[in-house]
Amino acid sequence: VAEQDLNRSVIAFARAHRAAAAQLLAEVGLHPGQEVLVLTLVERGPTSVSQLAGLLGVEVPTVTKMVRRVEAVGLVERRPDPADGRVVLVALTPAGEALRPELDERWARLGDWVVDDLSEEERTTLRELLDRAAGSLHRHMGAPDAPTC
Amino acid sequence: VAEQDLNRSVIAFARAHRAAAAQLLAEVGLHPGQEVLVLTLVERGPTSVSQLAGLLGVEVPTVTKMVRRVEAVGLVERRPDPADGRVVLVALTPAGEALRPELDERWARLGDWVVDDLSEEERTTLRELLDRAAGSLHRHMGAPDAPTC
DNA sequence: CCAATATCAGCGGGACTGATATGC
DNA sequence: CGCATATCAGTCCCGCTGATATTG
Repeated sequence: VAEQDLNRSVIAFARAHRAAAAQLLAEVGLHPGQEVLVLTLVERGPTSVSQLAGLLGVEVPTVTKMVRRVEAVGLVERRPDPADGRVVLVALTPAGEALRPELDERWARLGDWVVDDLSEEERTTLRELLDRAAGSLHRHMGAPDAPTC
Repeated sequence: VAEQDLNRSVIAFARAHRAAAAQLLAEVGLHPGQEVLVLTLVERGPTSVSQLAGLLGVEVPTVTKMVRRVEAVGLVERRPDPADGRVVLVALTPAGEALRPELDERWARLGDWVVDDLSEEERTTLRELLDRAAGSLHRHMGAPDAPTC
């Protein structure tokens, strides 16, 4: 096609990013996908399952499963919300907190890998274009789910 | 960090792209990931498993599995390479060929969704940046740390 | 014998839908 | 009561590593 198959570039890039994340995170015992959960908890503190689903952009049962796995590794824990017996708050354990510096370092390294070849200006542009493209994708799907983090 | 967490943008974008692909491809009975296989076969004709692995950027066993699933739907078939008894050629079936127009249309639509908000120039830039970022990611994998073994 | 090509087996995820319990 | 919150169960899928065959 005229655009030289942008989709392929997207897919290749996404796969490379995930593979790189997997490699970096394996050193701290996490699998790709789980780090976002931990980082979200770092930023926001104890958070309910349904809120996490919104923040991560996945369905509630997906979060339940993900939490169970990370819980099995001992990085997060569940606790009932004192204010509402229905909700379960997911929170970092001390071990999860302790992992934070390691995790931050690797997260930053991953970001560096992405932009390694790019100028300052290009880095800004990349981020902007990614966000706008994600936005337009969301618009075209049925999901009007874009909480302002 | 100064970059306002580029990684999250990448992940959100990748997830949105994949979800959009899933939605579009569901209408033709394919799951995301499989369309690339079919499209590759459209472009290159019968291709060996290991070549496909290289083209798709995944490992050989992954291709084997993927082919088996798409084969079960009747879109591709395996046949032995007359020139080399070790290799298995994967080829489109007539049903796979017949799917082509539908698939092309949806593939193009997905691309349109991505760049919907972008100017001509930005579209080119996006593709270029994605490819360069993927390249630098690939470079950084493979030799991350000084091997302690 | 050695190397390349596939496949199989098994693991750890992602993500969804469709039931339930339980609390508001 | 109806509604929200979570979990469970089951079903696809991706992608990897580590064993085998089988062939060149």
